[in-house]
Amino acid sequence: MSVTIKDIAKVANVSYATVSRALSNHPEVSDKTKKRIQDLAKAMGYTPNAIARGLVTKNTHTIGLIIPDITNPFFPEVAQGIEDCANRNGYQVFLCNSNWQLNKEKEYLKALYEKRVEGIVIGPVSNDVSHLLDTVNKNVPLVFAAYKPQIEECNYVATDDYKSAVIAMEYLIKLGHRKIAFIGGQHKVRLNGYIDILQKYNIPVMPSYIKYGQFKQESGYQMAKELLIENEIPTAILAGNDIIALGVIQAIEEFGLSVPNNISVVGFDDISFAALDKIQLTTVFQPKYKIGELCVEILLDKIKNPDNHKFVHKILEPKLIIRKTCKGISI
Amino acid sequence: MSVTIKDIAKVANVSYATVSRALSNHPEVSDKTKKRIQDLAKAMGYTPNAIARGLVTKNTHTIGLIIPDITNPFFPEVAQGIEDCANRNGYQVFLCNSNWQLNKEKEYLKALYEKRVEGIVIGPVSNDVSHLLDTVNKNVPLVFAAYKPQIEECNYVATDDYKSAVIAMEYLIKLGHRKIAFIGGQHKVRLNGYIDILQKYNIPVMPSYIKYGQFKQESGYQMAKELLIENEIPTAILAGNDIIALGVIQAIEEFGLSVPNNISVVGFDDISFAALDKIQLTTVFQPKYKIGELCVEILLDKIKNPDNHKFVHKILEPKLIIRKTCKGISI
DNA sequence: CTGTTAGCGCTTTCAC
DNA sequence: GTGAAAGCGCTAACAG
Repeated sequence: MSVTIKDIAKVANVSYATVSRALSNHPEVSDKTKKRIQDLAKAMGYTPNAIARGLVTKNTHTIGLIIPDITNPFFPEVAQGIEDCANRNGYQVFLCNSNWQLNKEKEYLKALYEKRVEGIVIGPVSNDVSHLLDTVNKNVPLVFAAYKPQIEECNYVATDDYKSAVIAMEYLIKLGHRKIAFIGGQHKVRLNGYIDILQKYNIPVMPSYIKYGQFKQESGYQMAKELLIENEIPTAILAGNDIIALGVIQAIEEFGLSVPNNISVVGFDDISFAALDKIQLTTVFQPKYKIGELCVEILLDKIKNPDNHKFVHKILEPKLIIRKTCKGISI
Repeated sequence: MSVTIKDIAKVANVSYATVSRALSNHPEVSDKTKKRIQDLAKAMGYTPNAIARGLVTKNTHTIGLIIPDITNPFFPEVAQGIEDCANRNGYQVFLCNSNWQLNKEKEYLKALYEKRVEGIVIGPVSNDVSHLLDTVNKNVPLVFAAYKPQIEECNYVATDDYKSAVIAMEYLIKLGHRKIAFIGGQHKVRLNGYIDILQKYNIPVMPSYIKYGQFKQESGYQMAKELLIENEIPTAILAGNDIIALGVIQAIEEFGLSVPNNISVVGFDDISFAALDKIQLTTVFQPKYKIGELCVEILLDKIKNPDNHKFVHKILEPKLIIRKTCKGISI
């Protein structure tokens, strides 16, 4: 089918080992033949077969990335950091989208193993990460991105989610809010911050003010709608992330109320759209691109030093970005 | 390193050919040994090596996808359609982000060839697609996504961009606009629609009302700013896509004008954020997910019938989505 | 400097 | 029903 090293060897009248060496620019081959072979290869339209090469060298120069939602701008930004850093180091990334489905996550993980990627970075779908951890047995390093698992026997790079929630809550409290609801997604770390701050200020934690769905705009919209119908209207809503917040705002306005006049809203992540003039979402920033870069750095280090089994934990600082979806209220 | 078929053979005391057959569920192997081998494989933590398999079978069950901007929600939606359709058919997709850089596009293309993907779908960076076309020689089918190249000797799935522009322009004209500016990105098909409609209605085409930059929010913002400073204020702006439109709106409001009261704006694509209450961007819809699906269908067909060299062209219908960034004006 | 050869892990005839 | 052996395209000793 496609032209191989042997085809070139035949035409050039040399052994195919020589061709191999010439093409990979080995020092121990005369410049003359080197040039001749390389020109010939180009002329014949030769494309090296990474499959065959990978089989013998055992390195594919590929890392796998599994993210749960490609349509949430948060993850593309992380992915961008991952890709850039990987590329800089001669690696390619295999980007997979688990779409918040556990079975897809598992399938992709398996496929990545089978393709012999040299490392994996993953934004997990759920807190059930057991299937991700026996990666250790497979000898391919794995690092969690923007997520801190309950178990410490793994690598992760995450923003301090608890602290993020605390910052956001302290801000709302400082603004005078007491009736604060929480609308979250799959992961629940931020909820702890919410609860703790409520308790710190002796505000009763009302289960009916806590809703859990998905990290989706539509989900935020639905939950906010339910929340508004079923309860006394809160003065503030802490949303699990920015796209949930966007859905929440949508629901609030459809309900005939306004943000921030009737209800303040704060999100998490600081996706690019949050900064839009029309949106001006107050949110807690996560260093998305940086998270991606760090994940790859850790991975590359682990690939280079396979015997170093020390786990790497990186916790990055969140930052409150005050825009226009929150308002102070008089008590 | 990792356990191979031979390791299993040794333990099971059979030839490794038998193991291979048992694992791939061949009919010509006794159910008893089949079960025994399969259990053993699982127990030993065997993961098939897709690299080795690919080398002999010549199929990697992988297709490559190169998109120019992962942070523009348009492309993730296309990617989603591609991924879903590929997955349904037992294919995995290798997603690459060229970041609007031609050299990155070339590099990725090369890497995909080397990895022996069975097909490629690409949203090209520029109108220079020559390097993409000799894919024919490489025997790996390629289809353009959401882009119609000048050359017809290729496969593509695209929305009728010219028509999209015409629809948008007719709408603006109908609203009474005559002073309409255009702010575009890398590709220029939509510009033709803009110009043609202007001429149809005997409106002079003013070069200073036409700006070209990138398909980026920031670019839309900058160009709109320049446009507003340098010219008589237009009553409407046709933006090259939705994220440009978002940047344009930003600039208009910073300039002290309002959308749609002073200036109407229409975009293209209908990204999810365009529908947000706060945004309500009038735009021309493209069937993003559908485009992705169709690309894969074409690809799979070409993979299955490698001798069919007929080129497939699919042009999908755009649709005007009227929201709130346009206003009728009295002439 | 170049050629010969083994072998990566697997599938697939061809025998038995 | 199972084994032996060839070979996918390439790299990497080992010779010469």
